[in-house]
Amino acid sequence: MSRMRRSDWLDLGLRMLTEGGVESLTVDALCRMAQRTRGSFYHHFQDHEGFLVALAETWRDRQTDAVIAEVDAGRQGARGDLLHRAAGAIDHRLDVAMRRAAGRDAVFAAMVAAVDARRIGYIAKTLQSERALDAAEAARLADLEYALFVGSQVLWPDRPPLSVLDGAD
Amino acid sequence: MSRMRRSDWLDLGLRMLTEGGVESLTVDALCRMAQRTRGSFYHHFQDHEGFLVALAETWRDRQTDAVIAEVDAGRQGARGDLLHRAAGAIDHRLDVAMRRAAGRDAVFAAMVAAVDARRIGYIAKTLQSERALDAAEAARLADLEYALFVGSQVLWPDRPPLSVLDGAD
DNA sequence: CCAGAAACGTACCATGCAGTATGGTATGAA
DNA sequence: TTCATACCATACTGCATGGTACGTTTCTGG
Repeated sequence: MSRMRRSDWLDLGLRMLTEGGVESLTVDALCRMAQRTRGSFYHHFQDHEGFLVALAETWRDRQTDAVIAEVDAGRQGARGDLLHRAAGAIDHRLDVAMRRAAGRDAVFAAMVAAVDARRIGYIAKTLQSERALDAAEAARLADLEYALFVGSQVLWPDRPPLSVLDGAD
Repeated sequence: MSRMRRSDWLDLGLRMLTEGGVESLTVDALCRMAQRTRGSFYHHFQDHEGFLVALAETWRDRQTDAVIAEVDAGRQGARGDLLHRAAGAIDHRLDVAMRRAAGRDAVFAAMVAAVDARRIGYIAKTLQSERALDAAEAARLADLEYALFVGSQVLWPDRPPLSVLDGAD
């Protein structure tokens, strides 16, 4: 790579996070992988924590906000299927790595909590609008479905997650 | 505490693991909490890794082996309920912390994988024997139930885990 | 009471980490 | 071409951590 930009560092960070966990994201290791030195890293990010924050935001943008925007763009009535398909296309290993990082860093914890709330809320909203469910039922079913999703990610990150909503079940 | 024994160090370790995660288990921090010095720690454990291994074994003994033994001691036909009750009595925060540690250390990863397999296998066996299910159906349902259990632990460690088996659902 | 073992304290070392200071090089706009 | 800016290299500092060596205290059985 000729010259690194901020986004290049973040792409690299997400890849390394997925494979080696948050503790593999040392400045040294990142620089080794990028074939750059510390001067470059600290040019793009104020400090190590700032890098992690940017990483968490990138994750939220790609694996939650973008997914929801995409499903919302689909036509009414098909969003349940769309959401199911989109959820299967998520990088589960990255989700799991972020969740693990949340146990270590308060910034990550806040981000994961926000993402979980957003996802559960969106599932509930979709259920309520596409099936004949009141808010409380939709919320309960969304909790169930999302807990199953998270458990599947953690236990079998390489398989499509289990579901209680899908017709196949 | 007058004098520390190996088991005292392990109890302390599990408590600290639950609250602060595996990265809080530095030798220094452990000694600070125990109000002992490094000489004591290294008297009881060969090295830091050895301590972690012993910790993982203790976790397996208490939160899996003991539970299964207890349920097995119950009378046939009531084991489904017993298991459900026992699963609710588990320390979920500790489970989550162990699972998080698994992403960092190969020894923990192997232990968690073994525990997951053991638990799922036992759930499946119980389902097969207490309900009219063939092996494949029991296995599928056990996967579903355990994924839901794990997801609930991760998302809401302070609440009783969700279940698709319980009558209340 | 005494010897040996178990438990513990103290002082050290090596390593890996985040972070900084400072100077150098490439790139694009005027 | 020139100059400001973005990008990058090198060489350091300070700190936390795991680990070791060796001596000291406390407990326990004979």
